[in-house]
Parts: sequence; C-alpha cells; structure tokens
Amino acid sequence: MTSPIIVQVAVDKPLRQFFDYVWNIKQLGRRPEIGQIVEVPFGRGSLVGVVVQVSNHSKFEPSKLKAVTQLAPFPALDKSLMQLMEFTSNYYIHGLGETLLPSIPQYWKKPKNWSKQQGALTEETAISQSVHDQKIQNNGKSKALNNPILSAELNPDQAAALEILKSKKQTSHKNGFGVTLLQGRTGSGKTAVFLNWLASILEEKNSQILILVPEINLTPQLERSVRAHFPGHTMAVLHSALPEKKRGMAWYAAQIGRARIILGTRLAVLTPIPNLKAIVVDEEHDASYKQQEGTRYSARDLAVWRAHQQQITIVLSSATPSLETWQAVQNGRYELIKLNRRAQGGSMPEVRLIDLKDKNNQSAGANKIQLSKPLANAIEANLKKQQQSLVLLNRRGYAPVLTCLSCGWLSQCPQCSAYLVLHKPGAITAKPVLSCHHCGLVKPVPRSCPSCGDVDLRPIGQGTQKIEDAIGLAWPAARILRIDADSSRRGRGVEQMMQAVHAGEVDIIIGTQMIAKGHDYQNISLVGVLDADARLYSHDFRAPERLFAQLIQVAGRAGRADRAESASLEANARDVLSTVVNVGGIIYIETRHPDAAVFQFLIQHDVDGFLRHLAIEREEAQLPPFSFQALIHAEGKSLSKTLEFLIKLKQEIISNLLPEQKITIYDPVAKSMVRLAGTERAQLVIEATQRNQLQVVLDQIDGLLRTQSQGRISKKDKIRWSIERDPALI
DNA sequence: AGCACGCCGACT
DNA sequence: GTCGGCGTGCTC
Repeated sequence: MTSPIIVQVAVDKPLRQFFDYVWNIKQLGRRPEIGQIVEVPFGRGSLVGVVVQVSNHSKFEPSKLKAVTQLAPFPALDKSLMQLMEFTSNYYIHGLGETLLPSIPQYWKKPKNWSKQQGALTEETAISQSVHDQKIQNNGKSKALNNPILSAELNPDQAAALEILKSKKQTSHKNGFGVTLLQGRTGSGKTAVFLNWLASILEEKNSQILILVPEINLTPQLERSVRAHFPGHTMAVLHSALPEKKRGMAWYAAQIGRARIILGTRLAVLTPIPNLKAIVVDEEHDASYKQQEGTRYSARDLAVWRAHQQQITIVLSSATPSLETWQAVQNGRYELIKLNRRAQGGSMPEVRLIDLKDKNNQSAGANKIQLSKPLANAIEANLKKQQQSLVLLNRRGYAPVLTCLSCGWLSQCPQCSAYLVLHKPGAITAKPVLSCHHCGLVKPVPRSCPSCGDVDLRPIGQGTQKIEDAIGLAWPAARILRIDADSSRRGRGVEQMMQAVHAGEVDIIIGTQMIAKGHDYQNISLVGVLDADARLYSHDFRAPERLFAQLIQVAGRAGRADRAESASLEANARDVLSTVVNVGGIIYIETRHPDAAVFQFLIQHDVDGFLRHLAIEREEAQLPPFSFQALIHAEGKSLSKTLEFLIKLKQEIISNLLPEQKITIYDPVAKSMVRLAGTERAQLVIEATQRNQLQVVLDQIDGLLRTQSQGRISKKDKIRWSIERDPALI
C-alpha cells in the first residue's frame, strides 16, 4: 500500500498555519505541485487556496483529512513568484495565504470559472479582444499623442541615457541585476527613453516586461503611449478598477507568457510573469505604490526585490525621486541617469510666491474674488492673451465646514474627527449636501442650526466649487471647467474633460491635485496654487517632500505653452490672431510661509538641492531612510481602551527585548484622525537603526499579539491591530 | 476572520 | 417557557 499524497494549502485567513489535504491523482488528473491553485473543503464550506508544500505524511490522522476537490486549469504559480510571495509575507509580517490569495484575481477564485471548455473559450476571446481593443485605440486617437518617439528621434541626452541602459544588459551577462534611477524633470523625455529601452528587451524571444504606474485612470496618456510603442505585442493591463473578468484574463495572459507587456498599478507587481526581463517603475516617488491595507507592501520596493531575484535591470523613473531612492544613489547602490534638458525645448516655468501675509496681495474688491491680487491679475492678463490658466486647490466641495453665526456650531461629522464638507447642488446629489470625505456620510444641509435653531448658517473657507463660482463671477465671459472627483464622477470622465482642455474649449481649469498627475497639457501658461500651506506643516515628516513633488509636477504642466503655440495654431483659429510670443509658463503659489525651504528650492527648480536639504534634516533626526520604522495600528470603540492596549503592548515588547536590540519604541499616540467611521484609532511607532533588528522585533510582536491576545493583552475590548512596515504616512 | 456552540438575561 | 447576547474554540 502506497502512502497517500498530502498537500499543504494556504488559505486567505488570518491564521499562521497551513492545512493538510489529501491529493487524489485519479480524481484531479495530475500530480500536485507547489503554486497550484485549488479548491478545498473548509469547515462547512469550501475555499480556494494555494498549494505551498507537497509531502506524504501529515501530523493529522489520515481519517481526519479531507481531499482537494478541484484544481484550477492553468499552470501553478512559478517558483520565483512563490519566493516573492514568501518574502512579501515575511517582510511585511502578514500571513502567506493572506498575501498570496489577494494577489489572485477574483475571477479565478471562483471555481465555477474553472470548467475547462468554458475557460478555454473565454481566455481566447478575452485575450483576442484585448488585442483588438489595442488596434482600435491606436487608430482612433490623434497622431500627436500616440506616435511613439523612436530612438532615432531622441535628443542627445535621451540617446545617451538609452545607450547606458542598453549597455547594461551586454556588460553584465552573468549578474544582470541593477537599479537605475532615471531622473529628469517633466518634459525631459523619460518615457521615450524607457520605452525604447524596453523595446530592445522585447527583441529577445518571449521576453516579458513590467511597467508600474501610480494610478492608471490618471495616466491614460501613458497607456496609449505604451500601446502605440509596441504595436506588435500583446499587452496586459492590470488595475483594481478593471471588470473582474478582464482582470482575470489579463493576469492569465501574463501568467502563460502570452502578454509581453504588463502595465499596471501596484497590484501588478505580484503578477506571475514567468519570463520577466525588465521592470520600470514610473513616478517611483508616488505614494500610491504603497498598499494601505492587508499586506501593506510598497510595490516599488517589491519591484526592486523582484528585479534582484530575477537578476534583471529595473528603472525607477521620476522628476522628484523619493529620498529613499535618492539616498540609495548617494550610497552607490543605485545608478543614476539624469535627463536635463526638456525634450521638446522650452524653458522652465517661472515660480512666483505670493505672500498672503502681505496686505497688498490680499484679495479685495466688491465681488470678493477668492484669489490673491497678483494671481487674479495674472489670470486676467492670461485671458486677454487667450491662453489657458489652471487653478489648483486640493479641497473639493464648496466649503470645508459650515458654521452657525449665532452659536458657533460647526458641521462636525458624527462618526469621524473631521468636518462635514458643504457641497453645492449637483456635486454629489441634485441637492446641496454636507458630506464627510473620510467615512462617506452624506446628509442634507440643515435649514437652521441643529444646535440653536438660528437660520444664519455660513460656509467657512473655500473648496473648488466656491472658487469656480468666484471665478465665474469675476470673469463672466471665461469658459470655466472644474475637474475634481465630484465633477468627474457625475459628469464626463476626467479624460473627456481633458480633451475639452486640449481642444482649447476651456479658458480656466479649476481642480484638485488629480489634474496635475499624468496629463500632458499643451496650452496652459499659468498655474495658480491655492492653500499650499495646508500640507506644509504636518505631523507627517514626509509632507514637505510630497508637497515639493506635487508642485514640481504642477510646474511641469505650466511650461509647455511655447511648444504648443504652433500646435494649437492649426487647431484653433483664434490662436492665429494671437501675436503673443510665449516665453514659458508661470506658476503662482499662494502661501503665508514664502521662506519655507520647499518653496525656496522650488523657485530655483532645484530638486537635488531640496533632496540634499531633506537628507541632512532626516539624518540629524535619524528618520528614514537613515532609520527603519514600523507602525502598530490599533483601533477600538474608545480611544482610552485603544491606547491602553498599546501601552500594555509596549511594556510587553520592552520586557521581551534583548539588551543588544537597539530599538526605539515611542509612546502610543492617538492618530491625527482619531475617530474614523465610529472607531477610535491610535498607533505606536517603532524605530530601528538596522533592518534585520526591526524584522526580529516585529516577528516577536506579531507572535505576542497572536498568542497572548486571549490573555493579558485584552481581547475582550475588541481592539483590532495591524503591523505596518516602512509606513509611508506617519 | 467567520461561524457554530453554549450558557445566562428580558420577553412575545 | 424562548430569543438572543457575545465569550470560546475550531477550521486539515
């Protein structure tokens, strides 16, 4: 009698264990393999899991074992992907099953989609459909946006950068790993460089490439460029907003090696790509590479790990590199390629700071324009020149809070430590509403004060809707378009609105930060940034870094008017009349702190200077990247219980700490948004000077929280906790 | 995490 | 007499 085949299966449960099942070859039709996706009976129901071990014995009584019921009809996850998953699980202190299974598209976690004939049919149709889509897209769009910039058309800087990248592959045949930071301001042609480099990688038979982007909906232009650049190859696009089946098919196309190009958001870093030969992380500094729930990974960091594991080259692209990446360049761990000149010529926009403390700058006049005088004047002048202006305010809605003039009542969210934002009719519903931007609560605007009954309620502060109104009053003839989450959700999509902008149908665009990402504007010669200070002084030490990146990005949008002059001449007859010689855009920033380092480096366009400045600050404070951090999140019904939980935890950690472990454990504190959707949140920061020390301590903490949660560290208070390694937001 | 089992309080 | 609270334990 032969011993039965036993497999260990990881499932998506917060349990640090696998489950043993019998593998019946006759029934399943093939031998077991690590990485196979299977259906197993679990409790009274069934689950989809992944085989993580194959053996012929179990600690369990054979009679107690259940059998694997079904096997997914595609190859097992390959060994290197399984290693990536294990690394991810260990590094981010999260179960392997909870890391593996969420990375598999929902479509494939439904065994009803596994039946063979049906599966084969849908695969073929879906994949050919996606190839088909690609052709339609290519034909349907204007040439200007879609024509690939071929290597022959690169400027000398770009050509040199391309040569360096290409040479890496030839010189380093046995050790192909390398991280290259491709740094260059907006318009310097980074995309053309990496696309041409990727084209050279694709020359190798069956090679696959991975391109990560921050948010795909915001970068349709990049998607089109990539499609246009590789017309002969199948491309798989992966992001969370995709319909379930499409995502399933894209993932499958990558897994079986049919898709040569995989373009996606952070989740795409965990896609099976058996013949991966190169990775690009575009806008590597972008915070959306950080997963904020479940396994809280950084897709950029995992991409680097994956490149190392595969011994391939990875390119990190950015105009404003993260300090982590920049520091790795300083240490010589990453190589730097810089693109200095703007690819299509053109000068950098001039940055002007408007000091709001200066009375001369403050808004005035009967109609109370919500803009400072210099900005209002500039918009006026720009309108006369028939050029487009962009006004940025990172706050949607009409006003961030409603107050009662009589008793001082404020529109506090009942669930969160935040104010309800006033939205005008049509923004969220047909009627005006108060809405919480954190928990999503929407309620009608009270006619009178809920506290004292007075009818004199007044909005305080300004959001994009209010600015839209004010600008409409100030310049009634101007064609105004507001682009933010509200207007794009309810009306035309962002892309359609952008097309209106490109077509010259808009004079003044008002929007939140979403409009600064990814879109190439061609006619905008003036940008106004309102209330930049909101992000200047924050509890989060990375806030200035993010602000700087965003402002540089915004500035990049403003400087292209000179190139656009000729382009828009054909498009728009009124431009023919324009005799203005554009000398590049201007960006106005309203601030009460014009001396802040962020702004001072910005007016010089001195990215490296700013990074050096940050590095000095961080090193002095021993903050990342000069130390390593982790966060213990906790939430419960009351803040006191939540804090109590963390205080006990801190004591436990300290009592378990060995003397040689140099770990700083800060006191638990309430989060800046203490209340969110009815729960109260707190956190504990842990800091280490060495990565591996942090690893050891976090594993200890995880064990502590798991085993002792029934005992001393109270479970009855129903505190939910999670560990976050390398947090992006503190 | 679910989900069932199980043992004490206020109700048609 | 029952409905239901959530404490505890299990999932191969």
